[in-house]
Order: sequence, then structure tokens, then C-alpha cells
Amino acid sequence: MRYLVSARYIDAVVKAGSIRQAAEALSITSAALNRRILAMEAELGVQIFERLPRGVRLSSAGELLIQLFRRQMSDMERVKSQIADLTGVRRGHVSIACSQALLPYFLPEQVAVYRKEHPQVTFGVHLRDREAAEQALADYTADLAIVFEPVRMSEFHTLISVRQQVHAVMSSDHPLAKKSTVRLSECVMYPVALPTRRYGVRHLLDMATQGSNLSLEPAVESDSFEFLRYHAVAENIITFQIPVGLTTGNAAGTMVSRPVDRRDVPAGLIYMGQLKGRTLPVAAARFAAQLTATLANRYEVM
Amino acid sequence: MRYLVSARYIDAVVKAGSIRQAAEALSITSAALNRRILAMEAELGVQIFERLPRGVRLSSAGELLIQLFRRQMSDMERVKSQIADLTGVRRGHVSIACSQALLPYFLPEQVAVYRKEHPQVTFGVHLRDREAAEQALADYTADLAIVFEPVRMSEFHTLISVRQQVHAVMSSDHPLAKKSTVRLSECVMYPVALPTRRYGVRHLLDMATQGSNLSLEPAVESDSFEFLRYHAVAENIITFQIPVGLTTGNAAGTMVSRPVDRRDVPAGLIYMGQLKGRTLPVAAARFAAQLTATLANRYEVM
DNA sequence: CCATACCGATGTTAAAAAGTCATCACTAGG
DNA sequence: CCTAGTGATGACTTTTTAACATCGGTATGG
Repeated sequence: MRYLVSARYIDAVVKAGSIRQAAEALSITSAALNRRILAMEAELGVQIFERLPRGVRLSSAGELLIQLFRRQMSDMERVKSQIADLTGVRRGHVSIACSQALLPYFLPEQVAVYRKEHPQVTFGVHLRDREAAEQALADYTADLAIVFEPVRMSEFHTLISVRQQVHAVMSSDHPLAKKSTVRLSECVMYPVALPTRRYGVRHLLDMATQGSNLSLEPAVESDSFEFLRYHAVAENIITFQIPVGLTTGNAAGTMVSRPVDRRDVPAGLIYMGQLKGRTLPVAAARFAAQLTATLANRYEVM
Repeated sequence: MRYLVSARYIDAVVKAGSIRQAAEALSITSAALNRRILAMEAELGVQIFERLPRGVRLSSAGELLIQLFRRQMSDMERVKSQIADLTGVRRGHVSIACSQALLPYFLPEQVAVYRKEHPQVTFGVHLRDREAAEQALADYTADLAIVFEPVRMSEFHTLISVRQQVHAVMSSDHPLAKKSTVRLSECVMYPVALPTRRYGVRHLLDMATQGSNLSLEPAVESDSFEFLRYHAVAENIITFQIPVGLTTGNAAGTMVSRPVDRRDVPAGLIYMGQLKGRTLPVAAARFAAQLTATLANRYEVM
């Protein structure tokens, strides 16, 4: 694809931080890449990059330019996908930045459903914390972001947000597994495994215990939800997760989940959104619509 | 400027309607231009143009593309103007599509005021009827449109609209010149010169007379406001114009204008606007701000 | 019904652009 | 003070783009 080469080249330099590394990534020599940059700077009459001893950095003019270039490349992709769409076959690529909870069940299932209809569409699923997910939208590395709890960026345009009650996860032979819902006061009587403080679930639990005289002392702490889930079974311990991260069909496995009483722990919210003002490629827009429908169907829309 | 050269080439073909004519406009041979198009079509795997015996026409895919290209070229201009702006000097070009009324006094004055501050900014002022002005916004040939009376296009984003009471224009020795405001019933007793039906002023007058038993029979009809103004003096006849088209300082000339009583003729509106969703280049945005301030200062904002 | 004029496509060749290679000058870090 | 990494640049090659000439096709006007 020859259209917008200069934009792609300069984008690569920004990402790499140096001309030589970018050249390697682009499979051309640094001389060629350097010449393109010099030519572009001459055309504009402005320095795009500051030259540093260890590489290059965007000038303020360059900041404006790279935003333009990324928007243009993304627009080109979108139009290409629209064109492909009107020839009948839906092609394209959907890039998603999301938090851990979506990875084990929800997204694999949803991607599979979509790809069954449109096998020509490829997917990229990238684990990102809230901040990185929002950043990925801003620099066009992701079409959609799905994150748990508060959204900060003003450029984030929420497509749907659904309620997620915190669930206690435990082995099926745990004493609390017999109950249909559990109270937080019951949980603290057993050892618990918790995600680290930077995660929304932990934040909700901390908020809940702060207001009461309960205290949750984690026997195990981890930043991997997957580890926590498996560990809960292995050690017969309680951990906490949100429904979207738990298998939907109550597969009669060794792991069960029980909602924590709403009076004890406030529900969190999952946000799905895109970059404000951006028109998504066809495939991404349709996939977003599918997710919206599924989420609205399974959970309480807020 | 080599960036976006394919976009410019294809835009030229769309505008010209044939590859050969576009090639001439671009000062290249038709062969070169043709090859560009074929290469671009091969890249996309879609025909951009339908080949007709007398030229080419956009395919549906081409329609999507040309919109992208025009947006990209306009965005590039905007970013260039932003970059120029942050180096200190404001440079750029402002293209305006407007109706006749703005041409004699208002815009020349406003452009002069702006260019006094920023001599590096150039202007294009193009006379367009409502529909053509809106079209000029849509295809990025104009940054701003200023039109009288109804705006139809949904893509038109109004920046300001001000009230324009219809004025009777006549020689200073006309009997009605002694009055500070005139009634329509007085005007019909004298010969009048009117703009043709497609203009807003005429439309307002027709609306006014339709509801009453008055009737305006033009002795002279013209589609040139300038002709009407001069003719009113030359033949000592009455014509009608809106204030923005009349000199603001009550220059003691041979021509005077008197507002028609608001009970007789409803006021019209002048709309200034841009393409919805577009971010204007710095110069255009600042000029629009100046116009907004001036209009709001002189007339009643609606 | 043909002559003409205009259209887009294409083979060949020339010019221009972009890429490669080798190398320089510079600077941070051990 | 040396090393490893950076951007810049001259000389050369390859690729791309444009020019020129020309073909085949189709409306249009006498």
C-alpha cells in the first residue's frame, strides 16, 4: 500500500523513538527514512523532530502532525472497510483494548460468534489497564476499549455501560457454596485472595470494608485474575470477581461463584467505548453493536 | 507538495469529469494521471471510476474515497495553518462562499480589517446562491458560507444568525426619503425595482403582499443587487435590500435606505456557518470569530 | 453513414524519486 | 578514552513516475 507512506514512516519513527530503529521495523535503511523525514520537514518548513543524541523526539509541530497522520491512516482503513463492505464481503480488523476480566470467557466467545459470520475479519485483543486502554484509543492503536470502573479520559465515548455485581468465587465444596448469595461478613471468616489495589474489584471491596467494621486481609494477593480463580479452587479459598469474567453457563465445574449481597458491596460498571468523534470501521462498529446487544441482554444497563 | 498527491490527482479528475481535462489542469499528461488511477484502483481492488465514452464518473466506492480525500486535504491544510500559527506568523487562506448582499460593503470591510492584522492570510470570496454555498462547504471548496434566509442542508452548522429587516432603498430626493421608516403600502404607490424570485428579499416581499391586498409590480427586475441599487438612484425608483448590503456609515450620498415597517414585512435572517463536524483552519476560525463579533454588534442575534 | 473529436488504455523511453551502502561527526556512558 | 548508538550525507542503484506516441472505442454533426 503506497498511499500515505510518509505518514506511516513518520508514525513508525514516533513509535520507535529513533530513525534507525524505525527503519529496521519498516525494513528499509535508516538513510532512506532519514531522507524522507528531511524532505517532509523541508516541505512544511518546520522541524518535525528534535534531534537528541540518543534518538529523536516530536517537536510541537510534530505533535500536531502525528495526530493528523494517525487520524488519516485510521480514516483510510475505515473507508477501505466501507468499500469492502459494499462489495459484499465484510473484511477488516478489529483491535480491542480491554481489562483482564474480559479475556477468559466473554471476549473469546464474542469474537468466535462474530467470526463465524465474517471469517474475513481478524481481531486483536490487547490486555491494557484503564489508562493504557484509553491511550490506545487516543493513538488509534485500538478501535474499542472495554474497561472496568471509572473512565477518566474526556475523549472516551461510552457506547454502553453495564452493572457488574461483585461475586465471590470459590471451590464448589466451600462452605459458602451452598448459599445462593453471600454476605461480606461471612466471607471475612474465611481466608480470601484478592487482586491488587489497582484493580476495580479490590477498590470496591476496600470501599465496602472502609465504611464498616469488617476488614479483608488477603491471604494471597495477585494482579492476575486467572491465577486468583485457579488458586481459589486449589487452596479452597475465596476470591472475588465480576460476572463477565466468569463462565456464563453454570458449567458444573469445581468452581462456583455467588453474588455478594448488594447491601455490602456496591456494584461496579463495565464501560465499552471508543474514541470520541471517530467513525469506526464497519467491522469494529458491527462488533461493537454485537457486544452492546450481548451486554444489554445479560446485565443491567446503567 | 508531494504529500497526498494521489488524493489531489483524483480530486481533480472528479472535478473535471475526465482524465484528460484533469491532466491538463494539473499540468501533467493524461497517461501519467491515468496510470495513477489504475494503480490506486489496483491497490484498493476496486474501480474508483466508471469509464464512460465521454469521460469518467465516480463509482460508489469512489464516492466514499473522494470524501475521504477531500477531508484529508482539508485536514492537512488545517494542520499546516496550526503549525504556522505556533511559529508566530499567522498564514493561510480563507475561502468564503456568500450571497450578493455581502459583497459591496460588509465583506470588503471585514477582510480589510482582518488582513491589516494578518497580511499573510489570503482570501477567496465567491458569490454563490444558497445551494451552491452549502455545496461548497460540503466539498471543502469553502471554509465559511454566509447566506440569506433558509438553510436547508443538514451538514450546515450555523455559527451565528442575525436579523435583517428589509430596507427600502431610494434616491435621497425621493418623497419617501423624508420618513424614518416606511410602510409597504406607501411603497406600492411608487414604481419599484425588485430582485428576481429566487432571492430571499423578494421572497419576503412576496410573502408580505400575499397576505394583504397590496401587490408589488416591479417596473424593473434584476438578479444583480448592485444594478438595483444604482438603478434606484438613476431612475428615482424604490428597491429593497437588507442592511448588511448597505453602507453602514450613513454616508451622505445620493442613496438612502429606510427600514420597512416590521408589521408589513417579516425580517429575514443571515446565516454564517461552516461544514458540520469540521475543524476550521486557524485563519478561517479566527475570521469567523471576527465576523460573529461584528454581526452580533451591529444586528440582532437570532 | 462517415468524418471528426474526444475519451481511456498502453508500450516505450526518459526523468525523477526513493532506496542502499559506506562513512562521517557527535554524544552519552562505562 | 573508548564504545556503542545516534542522525546526516555523498555516491550509486533501483524503482517509480511522467512524457510521448499511438491504439481502439464511441458519441456527435454534417
